[in-house]
Amino acid sequence: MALNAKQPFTMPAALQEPKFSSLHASAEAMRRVCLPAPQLQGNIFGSFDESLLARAEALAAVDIAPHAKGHPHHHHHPPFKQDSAFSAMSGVPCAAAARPLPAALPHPLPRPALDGGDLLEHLSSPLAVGGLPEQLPPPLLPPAAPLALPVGAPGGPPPPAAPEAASDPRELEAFAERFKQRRVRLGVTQADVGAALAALQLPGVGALSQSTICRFESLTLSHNNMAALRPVLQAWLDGAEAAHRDRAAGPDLLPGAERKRKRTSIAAPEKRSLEAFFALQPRPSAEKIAAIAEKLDLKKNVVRVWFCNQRQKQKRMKYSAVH
DNA sequence: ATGCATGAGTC
DNA sequence: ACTCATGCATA
Repeated sequence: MALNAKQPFTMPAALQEPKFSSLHASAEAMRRVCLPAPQLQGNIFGSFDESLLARAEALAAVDIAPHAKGHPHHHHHPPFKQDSAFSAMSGVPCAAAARPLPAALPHPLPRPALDGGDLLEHLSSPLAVGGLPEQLPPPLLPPAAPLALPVGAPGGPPPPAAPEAASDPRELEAFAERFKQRRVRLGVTQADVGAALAALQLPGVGALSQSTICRFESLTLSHNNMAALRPVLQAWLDGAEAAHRDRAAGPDLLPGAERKRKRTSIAAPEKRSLEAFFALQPRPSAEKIAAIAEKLDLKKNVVRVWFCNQRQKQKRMKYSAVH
């Protein structure tokens, strides 16, 4: 039990500026306010639920018609090493919407980037009235943009001077790339970085997983998450490069081996259906989730979590159009 | 690199 | 019961 004293990573004091914390709070509040109307659907067409399910299933069905014989088997994967040398692999298939700057003002929501684009194209029936839940008008940036962007200094990548620049998506992207590059140069893996973070003993900062480091480098984290992690990773990088110059250090790394959690895998056909449902209704009620779960023969909780993760995916950083 | 999951904080 | 930050397990 003393193997890893993992703390839930509370942001360091320096990062807990009201700016961020209040954003978290208000972001949700605002989202709620902006939401059209939770369940104003099921009344017009009576048994809307079934229509929805049927519709989504139909959509999912046409998708597979061509050749797939209901064989949820996948295979053919390129060999993959977790080593830093292989981190160059960059897929990121899912488009996502970037969050507008949190610092300036509580922006409304990101435009959901459609994952199942094709599916939506078929949706012009009146049944789609429930759609566009998170849709909202692009309010753009605040009229007053006193942002002095000193970052354009000729000579090279300027370190973040103003806090405004710290949360600039472009800055974050640039940093992420530099970070990865330098990390690789140091011959350190993503997992190593995560573990090394604990050794820095920054207040409130424990170790991070390979997953998180990977996601940081590939910008597949929320904007806020990226902004919060940046200073921490910067700190590690500084230390690591310093230690590299006068190589004298050699601490860290204590692996622990304990297995348990099992990861349920949702088969391709079911996944297609879920995606179809999601396109129609990203936020199904508990009842609908139950119905979907039954139709697909999945555990209700699995379906619920799937929808949560799907929504979270949409909110990840990664380029969108606001640049 | 990414899919499914957990847990804290909210509402 | 949701969002958000994270992580284990696995393709």
